[in-house]
Amino acid sequence: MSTPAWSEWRPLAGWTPSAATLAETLDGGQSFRWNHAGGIWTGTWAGGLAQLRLENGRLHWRAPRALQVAVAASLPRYLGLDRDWAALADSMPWRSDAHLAQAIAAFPDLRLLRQPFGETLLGFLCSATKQIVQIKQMCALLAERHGAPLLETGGARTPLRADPAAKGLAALPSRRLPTWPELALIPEKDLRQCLLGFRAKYINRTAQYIAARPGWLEETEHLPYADAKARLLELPGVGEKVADCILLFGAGRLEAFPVDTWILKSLERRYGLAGWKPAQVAHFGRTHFGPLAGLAQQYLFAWERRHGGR
DNA sequence: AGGCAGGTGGCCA
DNA sequence: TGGCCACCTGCC
Repeated sequence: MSTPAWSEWRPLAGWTPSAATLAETLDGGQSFRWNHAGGIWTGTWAGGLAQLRLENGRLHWRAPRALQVAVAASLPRYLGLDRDWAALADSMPWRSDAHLAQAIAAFPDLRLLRQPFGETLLGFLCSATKQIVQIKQMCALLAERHGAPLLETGGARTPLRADPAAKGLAALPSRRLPTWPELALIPEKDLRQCLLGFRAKYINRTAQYIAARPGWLEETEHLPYADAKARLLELPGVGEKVADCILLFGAGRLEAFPVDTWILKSLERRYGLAGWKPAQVAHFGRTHFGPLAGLAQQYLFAWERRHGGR
């Protein structure tokens, strides 16, 4: 077992989350590629690998030396440091909405990640009727078995390889998530081996769909919200909820308002929407919370998760 | 030990 | 358009 040579810890300006807000942002269901151990968060996206930690209330980061330059360039955008979140949060209708105000107060400076589009699609294709822990396992297995190495391999410096029999969460990630061209070459039965169950078929067919349409994924990412969503809905395994998650967490579209069981419960309880169907709740959310409905959703989601069952 | 889990697609009236 | 149900299987 070898550990990458890490760069020095460096302060990360522009975001000073509480421990709870940091955890909720990295491991609250937006991304499935972050893990926490000993006060350090380790995460990976595209070809990047980084660690984050809070020290005296300040956020610090480091990366394997071989990836330091690339991570320094991509981390700010990934964490949304290029947006004014204080102004965005202030623009939400919290002044007239005590529930929203309470959720914002509980997770001050919560962020929406700006993840790679294709990886977000993959992660949420895995998410149907699964809990976060299990989705993380699926992603870890997909990466370790089918993804390209994050670091140079060879000789004694071969990166830590997850034990195929292990859970796949404890070890440091050594490989990135497979890309869609790579996924198109993986037989469905091999995908099923990654704990995907019936989701393997969705991923396989989506990969075939994308492979048959060069440029389709890249174009979709940059289309206006409504057009991008309509295109995502063409993919097998992508419905209303998953499409909105992809656009919210993987394309920065803050108007996307995914309605899942948590939001259903939250709005039912807090806004008296008992008996409302998902499509009705989605309409309520978009009209009530406005163009930042997705951000409001994330605060309410975090709040509901913390207080689930009450 | 068995039911449940960040949904979606297909089929029926 | 609306309601039901199968789909996989590891975890709490």
